[in-house]
Amino acid sequence: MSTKHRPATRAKRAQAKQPDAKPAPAKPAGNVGLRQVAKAAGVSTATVSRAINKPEVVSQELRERIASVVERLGWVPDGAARALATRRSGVFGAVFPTLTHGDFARAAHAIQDELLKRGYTLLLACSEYDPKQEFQQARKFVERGVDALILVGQSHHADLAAFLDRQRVPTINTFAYDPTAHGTCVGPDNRKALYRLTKYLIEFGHTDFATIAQSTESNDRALARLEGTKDALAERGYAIRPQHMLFGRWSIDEGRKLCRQLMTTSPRPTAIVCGNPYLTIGAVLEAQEMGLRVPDDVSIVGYDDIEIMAQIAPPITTIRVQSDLVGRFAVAHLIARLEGRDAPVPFECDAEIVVRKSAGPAPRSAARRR
Amino acid sequence: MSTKHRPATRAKRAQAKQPDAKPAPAKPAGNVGLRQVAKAAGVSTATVSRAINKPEVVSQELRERIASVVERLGWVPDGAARALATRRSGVFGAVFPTLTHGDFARAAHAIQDELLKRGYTLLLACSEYDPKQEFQQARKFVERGVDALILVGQSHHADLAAFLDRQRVPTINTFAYDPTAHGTCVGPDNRKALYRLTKYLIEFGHTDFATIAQSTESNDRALARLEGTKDALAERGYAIRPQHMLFGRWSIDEGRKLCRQLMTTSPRPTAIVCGNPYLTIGAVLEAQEMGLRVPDDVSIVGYDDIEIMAQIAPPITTIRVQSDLVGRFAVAHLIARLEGRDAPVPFECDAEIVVRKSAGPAPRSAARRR
DNA sequence: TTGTAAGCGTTATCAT
DNA sequence: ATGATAACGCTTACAA
Repeated sequence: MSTKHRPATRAKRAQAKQPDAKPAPAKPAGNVGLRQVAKAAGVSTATVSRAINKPEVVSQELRERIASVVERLGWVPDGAARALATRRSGVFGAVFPTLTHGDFARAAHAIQDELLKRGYTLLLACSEYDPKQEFQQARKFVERGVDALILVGQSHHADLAAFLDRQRVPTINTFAYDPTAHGTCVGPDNRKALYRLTKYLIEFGHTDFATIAQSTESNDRALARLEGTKDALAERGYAIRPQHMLFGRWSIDEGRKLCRQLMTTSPRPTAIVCGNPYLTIGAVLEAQEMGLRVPDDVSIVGYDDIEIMAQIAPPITTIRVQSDLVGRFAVAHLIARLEGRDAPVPFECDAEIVVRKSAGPAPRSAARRR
Repeated sequence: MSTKHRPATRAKRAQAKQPDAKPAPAKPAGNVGLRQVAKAAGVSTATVSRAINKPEVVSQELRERIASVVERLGWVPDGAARALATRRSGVFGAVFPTLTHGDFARAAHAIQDELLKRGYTLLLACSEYDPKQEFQQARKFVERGVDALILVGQSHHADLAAFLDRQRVPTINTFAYDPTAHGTCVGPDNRKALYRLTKYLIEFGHTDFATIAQSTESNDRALARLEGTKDALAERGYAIRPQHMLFGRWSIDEGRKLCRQLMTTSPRPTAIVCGNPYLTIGAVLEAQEMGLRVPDDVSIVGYDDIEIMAQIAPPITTIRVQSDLVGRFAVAHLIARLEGRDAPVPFECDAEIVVRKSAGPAPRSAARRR
């Protein structure tokens, strides 16, 4: 018994294969591993490991010998084993609502880029704006051993925060800045952004406002924006008529339909605030197709600045968020946290009004309210 | 000696902590693991493992008991350990040129979705159209232990194929179908697609062609497309004048500039074939700004169908590739391979000409050639 | 159906 | 600076 259980497990395996004979059984392959490299280089596994991870602590001679063996054998370190031993995977997870919206795609790209620079890798998933999916994917990422997690928005599945907390996974919320939760989120202050944009319109003398917002269901950013608009209006004693408060998803076509719907009510709004670039473009195109001049007859503004916004006629006044910066900040912050450094990162990202030609003074005839 | 090395390493650890005393030292935390669950449930670790992975092989009673303990303890299995033991990570890697182009974003989204359904997760990276970066990222993914890899295009870094082969990582090339390499790639036949589109224009009587292609450097898809156009023309004895063969990246603005450049040459082309939707839109907008009518004065066609293509005036004739299908096929194929099944998957994806209004008969005055 | 314990390929802790 | 070897947390023969 005691003999059976005796020493090195490896020795056993080695002796199982008779010296260079036998059909080499079992498993996938006698793949090269750290051990093979060590043997071939005539050093211990520990030294090989060091040569890889802390070259400066290994003598030049061995370092070179090992490097050449690694090269010759084509050894690729095994991430799973390494993760198991270090309790670090070098992988970040990001759960986005979708990838097909320009801002998220840009942010994902930026995050990936930033991670790469620092030797990390990105696991990516899409929640389809569904908190339950978001939770599941975050969970799955934690199982995969992500070192940190990037989410979108402030409001998540009820159990998510507790779960992440319990599992000690550093997390940051993006695309939404809430001063109340400083340090946990990075992005624009959506409410403030639309508050300011709306004021900009108010100063043009508009009083009849409409919104083609993004659906606010499970989308706290959209909600915050809508509230920014309402707040600015309320400050002046204005409000949006119920029939002028419409919601859409993410398509030009929907923007068109909702705009038409809006412009066939009476009284008509003189200013339309849209929730995303596609709704905005749709609204502009449809208004034009209805024979209305933008901005003479109706002002239309959007959210998010994609190239086409500047290129169509008239170029569209909108809000620009540097979503790639949002991503880069998120990464910088998380990595700093992982490394125990303090995160010297701006958390609130600018949401700048890009003034172009789609918004202007309210039409005379509409100034009846005052 | 023999005593020292004797039995279970775990026993040692267990006895190291005196029975429920001492300040519990070291490491991150006495986190819950399989072992804790097993102990709490009064079963062996093997049984817990089975209860998770092959529930049907565990008695109902234990299964339930274990489930409740897992729940209570909030145990999350450790992916690294599992990967190490099974030699499967449950992770796929995808290296795309970029995420900010609609087609790749759609494909990435679809891939992620498809993987999720089957319990896999996606590692994503962007190569910036640089084969060297692509190679590095693929390499990194292999180190991370991906079970399979999704690449874009057929031509990669010289060493990549050999590397992947050596490491036995199932791989598929996407967005390019080459009948020669059937089974290793999935996507549209770019050459054929543009061959057909060009013929469509030829039938309108055009003889003076121009291209605003995507840069073909490290982009075999763009190259194939350009060649499709050339082939169709050559068949009729036509050719593109050097000054009518322009290259751009991915922006409306660049499309505009190149279009203007094209339309100030003499003779002017009567048909412009563009390499991506943004170049196309730019070309159309600029032509219009120059006072040209599309398609009366000049026909303009594009590649890839994004919503705006159908929404501007005139709606643009283009080629539609269902990039989400490309992604789904890729996943289906790889998973089938992993499971040892044969992949019942169509490899060539349709590249359909979406006929709209931006292409029409060649203007009279231009029919001089015949 | 369940338990025992070897093994997955690294890293990290000690010695030396 | 280098080497032995325990440990990382799970799966999987093999045994019972």
